[in-house]
Amino acid sequence: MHNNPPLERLKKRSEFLAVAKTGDRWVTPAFVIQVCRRALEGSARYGITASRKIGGAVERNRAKRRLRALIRQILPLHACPGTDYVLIAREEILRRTFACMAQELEEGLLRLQRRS
RNA sequence: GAAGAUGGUCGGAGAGGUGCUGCGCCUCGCGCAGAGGAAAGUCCGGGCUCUCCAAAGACACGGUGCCGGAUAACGUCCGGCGGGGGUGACCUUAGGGAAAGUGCAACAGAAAGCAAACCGCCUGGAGACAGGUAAGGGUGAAAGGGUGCGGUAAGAGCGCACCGCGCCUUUGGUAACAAAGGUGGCACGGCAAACCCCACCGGGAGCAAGACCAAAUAGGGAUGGCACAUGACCUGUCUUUGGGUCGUCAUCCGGGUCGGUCGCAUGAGGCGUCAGGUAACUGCCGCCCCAGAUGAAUACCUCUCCCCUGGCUCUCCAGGGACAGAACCCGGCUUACAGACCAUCUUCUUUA
RNA sequence: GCGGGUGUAGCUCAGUGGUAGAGCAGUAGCUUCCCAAGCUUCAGACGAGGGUUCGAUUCCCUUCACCCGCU
Repeated sequence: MHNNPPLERLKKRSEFLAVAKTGDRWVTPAFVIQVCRRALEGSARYGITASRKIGGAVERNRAKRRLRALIRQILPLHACPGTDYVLIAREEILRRTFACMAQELEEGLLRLQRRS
């Protein structure tokens, strides 16, 4: 297991675009993971996207909250230092069970790590 | 018991674990608080801030429009009046002005606004036609009062009764208006969510308003030192000659970007008793402090109960929990909404 | 958060209160050996709800969707 790097957040649109353009991705029914190695050292960063495709303000906020809960549980165990993670919500995120999504996130992170 | 009408309340409840945001401290770990009735749409009205402008008024433009009241204000609310609907409880209503002016009314119809006369009716006449008339027919959304009796050549408010309408007076009412009496003898048709007239209201923008702090880089200004050699530009009429600017270094100043702080939650605040008022609402007193994020917190998981749907419907199992998420703050309006509850009232039926 | 605008046929647009129109596209027919072009014919629409009016695409209110601007 890694030593846990400190977690920061992505905030600017340009940072999201950089991850989407240069990064690797993994798709599950509930969300999409995008990963981009920024540097060898330093803190890991994460960002969350929930577009209007999900629904209104209530549904989008709920999707973001569920993604944040997942990240708090899973990401510190598998994050690499100097790496940016972006999670994009899909419509299934409002119906899928939490345990199921946690397993999918873990599997996706491991596969992306192995790929790079 | 059934069918309704109106007003109001709620908008799943509880426990445990792990987290997020703010506040408070015995200051690094605890405690407390943490979405709504619409937080929504942004359709109105305010507070607050900047800006324009002597004040005020006029014009333009926009809005409102029965009467009285409530309110900080409103296009909101309350009470009443008039019109329309319903057996009723009750609902609904942009409801000022058409003898200030302009305009519109397709098609049909003789005629759509100065009234006139197509088929008719009556009189005269052999007839053509002339005169009288508007009862009847037909068109239209709308045709110059309606019904009845009298009257007449036929008819006609021509006369009368009732109704409608206009005007006048009286009474009631703060008023809108209503009632009664008299009078006129039917004129003054409709549309102002057509232009318009009248009365009243409104300067504009909006917390991403606005204020403050302020890094790196670039550039600006001031002062002083150095260089004042060549050159360029500006200026004084040409030349001579003179003045200023363009360089570099140091210090200081102001503007300002990223970023940060304030604005920012004690307020036309909420709850309760009492009093005034039909009510909207207001007043006295007491108690309470009740979200404050900024790529934007208010969550995730588990269990019990409640409700709904489906399944061998006793147990039990599975799925689900309306509309919807604060962003400066209030008062309204409008729109969305599973379901539950309370109060008052109406009509019908049954029983006593 | 705030301000502004637009919804008419499958597409692009006209239409200031009484008939909903034009071009392209579509259907059917004629023409041609066949296709294209041409000619003739037909069908198809006022974003939704309410109000004013005799009558609404048009006037008024509410609502929905889309677009643009400030930041």
